[in-house]
Amino acid sequence: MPPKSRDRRKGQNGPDISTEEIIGSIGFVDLEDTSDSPAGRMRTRRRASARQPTTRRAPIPDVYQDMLAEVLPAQSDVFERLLKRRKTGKGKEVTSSPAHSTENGDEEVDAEDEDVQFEDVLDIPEIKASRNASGSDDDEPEAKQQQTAYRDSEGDDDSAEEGFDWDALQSRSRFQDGPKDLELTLIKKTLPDQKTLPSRRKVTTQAEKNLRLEIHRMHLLCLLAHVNIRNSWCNDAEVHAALKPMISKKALAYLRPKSDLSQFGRIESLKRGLEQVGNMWKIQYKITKRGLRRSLWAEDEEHIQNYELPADAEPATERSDFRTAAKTLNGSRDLGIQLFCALLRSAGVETRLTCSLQPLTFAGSGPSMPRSAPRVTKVPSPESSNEEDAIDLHGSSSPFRSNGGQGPAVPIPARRRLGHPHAAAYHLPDMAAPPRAPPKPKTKPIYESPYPVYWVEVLDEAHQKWFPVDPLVTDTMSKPRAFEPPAADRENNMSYVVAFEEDGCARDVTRRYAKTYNAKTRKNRVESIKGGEKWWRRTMRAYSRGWQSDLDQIEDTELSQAEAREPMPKNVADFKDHPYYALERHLKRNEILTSTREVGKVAAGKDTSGPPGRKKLESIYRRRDVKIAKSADAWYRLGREVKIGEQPVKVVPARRTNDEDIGDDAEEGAGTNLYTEDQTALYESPPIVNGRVPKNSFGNLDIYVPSMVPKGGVHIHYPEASRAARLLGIDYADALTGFEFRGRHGTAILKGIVVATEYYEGIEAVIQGFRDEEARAQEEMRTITVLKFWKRFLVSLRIKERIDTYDIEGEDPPVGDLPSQPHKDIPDEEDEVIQSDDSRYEDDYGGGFIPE
DNA sequence: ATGAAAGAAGTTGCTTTGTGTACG
DNA sequence: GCGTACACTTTGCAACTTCTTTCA
Repeated sequence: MPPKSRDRRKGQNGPDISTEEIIGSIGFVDLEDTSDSPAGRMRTRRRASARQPTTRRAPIPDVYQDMLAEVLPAQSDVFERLLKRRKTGKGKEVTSSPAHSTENGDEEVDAEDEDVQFEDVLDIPEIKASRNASGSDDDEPEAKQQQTAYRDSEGDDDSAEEGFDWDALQSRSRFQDGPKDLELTLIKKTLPDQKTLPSRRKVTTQAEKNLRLEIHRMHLLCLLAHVNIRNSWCNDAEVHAALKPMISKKALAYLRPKSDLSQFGRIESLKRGLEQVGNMWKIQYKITKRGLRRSLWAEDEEHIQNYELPADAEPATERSDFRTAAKTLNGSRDLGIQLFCALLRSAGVETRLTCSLQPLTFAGSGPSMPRSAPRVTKVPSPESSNEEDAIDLHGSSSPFRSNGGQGPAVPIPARRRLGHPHAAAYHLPDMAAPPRAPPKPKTKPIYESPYPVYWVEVLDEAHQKWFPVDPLVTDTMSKPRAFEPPAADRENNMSYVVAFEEDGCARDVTRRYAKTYNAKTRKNRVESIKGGEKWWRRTMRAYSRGWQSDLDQIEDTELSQAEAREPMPKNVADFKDHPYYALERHLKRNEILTSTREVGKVAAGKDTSGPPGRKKLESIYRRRDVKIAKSADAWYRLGREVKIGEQPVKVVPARRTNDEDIGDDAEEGAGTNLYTEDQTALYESPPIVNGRVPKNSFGNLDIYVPSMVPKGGVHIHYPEASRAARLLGIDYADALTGFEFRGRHGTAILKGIVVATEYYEGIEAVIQGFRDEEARAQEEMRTITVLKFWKRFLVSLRIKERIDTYDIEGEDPPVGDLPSQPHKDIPDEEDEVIQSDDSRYEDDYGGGFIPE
């Protein structure tokens, strides 16, 4: 297993530092320069880079030199590139010498003295530590482990003192449970640098990606179940009874337009009714709690360990709470919409509870929760935050205090730059905040996204269409475009919008609301992953009504049209993985355009040839014209053969298979020819004639796919088949089904044999014979084993019997406490005693039953 | 503010038919 | 000397992806 990037430092330190290289370097430094002074280290490093060029050329001056040389390039390399990267860092000039920076690495932490330049170097022990802790070096070569061990004994202490690295601490805390006593001190110091920290490149391993995908799916299922439950509550009779009286008679009349009205009249009436009810609801319902919001990944353990729901989060409710809320009319805006849905349903309006699910993303990119700040003060106690005495969100200690209260339309919490409002549950140490006027009670601006998570869809029966209604957040009706938050909204992200109908059926209506479904939204959905479409279809099937109603069909058409109306992306990036469009620049090595008919142009970058400032235009093609091309060899491995006379559709530079000499390579020049599937036909291997199986030069037969079995032949998969064929003297070929790549070489995987069809039964019979024989042998073995046990048992009984007859002075001889004959019921303890020493009676023919 | 380009670093995929030694 | 079992082998390159920085 190659060293996993998880444990490497990333981003700012960028260069390709393998742990072994680093540890090796340090090991070397320590070995040679025992003074261990920073200056000494530097000298060593310079020497290292100076020597670097010679390392490759010198054949073998002596072994030791060679070993050194191997270590040194990496070291100098690390250092050189480090400096290069640093230069581009945020305002941190590389001014001080490395030697200087190591000097101030001691326990006294001073933010001013902190030399970021050396962060990476100082990270080194951390890398090692985390690797050790995570056990990822299990399969490291021994030499490397030795170096690690050396480092452990020599330099761990001073490495800890060498400097302080927030990142390193993070990684340490993640991977090992060692002491973290320095953390609190450090955090204070590094707080001003918080902004630079999240920019560190984070890398997810494949396993982590898979895990994220799994969690994404699981989260989706949970959210669907959640909405499903809420939707069923919206049908609650008790809730209906509580809410229905709130609708005025007039509004009720509007909501139920008479069927003799014109199509237009009916929809107008419905809308007017909704408007009235919506206005009423807006006034009556109080938003006192926080609703659902976008889920973000926690970057560090701290978050998970210290996580607490914000004080104003809506507690998990039950149906009884829902009924109560229908009377008290306050709670989160989500609950408000759910009750609004119930209200409309109570009035007989066909209403869907619609939710924009906010699952954890599976994509590697995207915002995540910020690193947690230390918790110094306690969060406001929950009892202070009941509905009447709502938490003080304006107080100086409030995490929700906005920038002086005069921020933009969207109030940004003061600590916004520190990240997600989840972090708002954590209180920064109060850094000499000026005393403020006593907080005004009863004002509770909960910062939430200006876009809703829940809204309703109402059926326009006249047009057989669903339209969105949201009285609480956007205060809109029939404006589907008003619901999608911008990509920068950390609180709300639209990726799946699901609408639940009264009967519990749900439909995915994302395309009605997402403006760039294909270009952007889809990339956040499970459908963009292989097999994801099927998964989502299956998931939603659980909420389908089993058949397509007319209304469903109309809606499907509408959604497809909405998707089709989606304009072409305006930027190059959105064309990547677009389901309908493709750019030539994004074609993979083995992809080709079967038609060069362009469907548009996109401006991309500058046109260097034309006048300055003009954009270059790039052709857009249809995705369906993009085909996969493969080499003749690759097709052969799929059981296909390039048809005679076909010309390659593309030629790609050939890969160098092994270290051929350069000259040979240069004259070669030619690339690999690629063909599309249309240019190939099913491969037919030479038929079997007179029982003779054709073989390749290795004496076997390629059976990558079943269709490659030659005519007149059969592939027998049993592993004993070749032995059977040999026994029968039948001509056969081992079936090569693939390769296994272990180590340097691929090893052929042979599975079964290919023989002429007429021998199939014969081979089967012989194999059956083998199996019978095998079974018989096993049975015999078993019999022998059992008899052995019997023998041992009987011998033991005899011994016991004899011992029991011994007269012991002062004791009455035991009378008749032993069966004189072996008994069928074997006492357990006897058995144990005997088995405790297997070999003792092995060759004792003292009596009993001896097999054969 | 946004997106393109460039560059860097990390990941993925292709590779495609063993070898040496001990022991019976 | 031969056959068999078993331990050891655990690439390296290029394409591709992702992220950062810079610039317009």
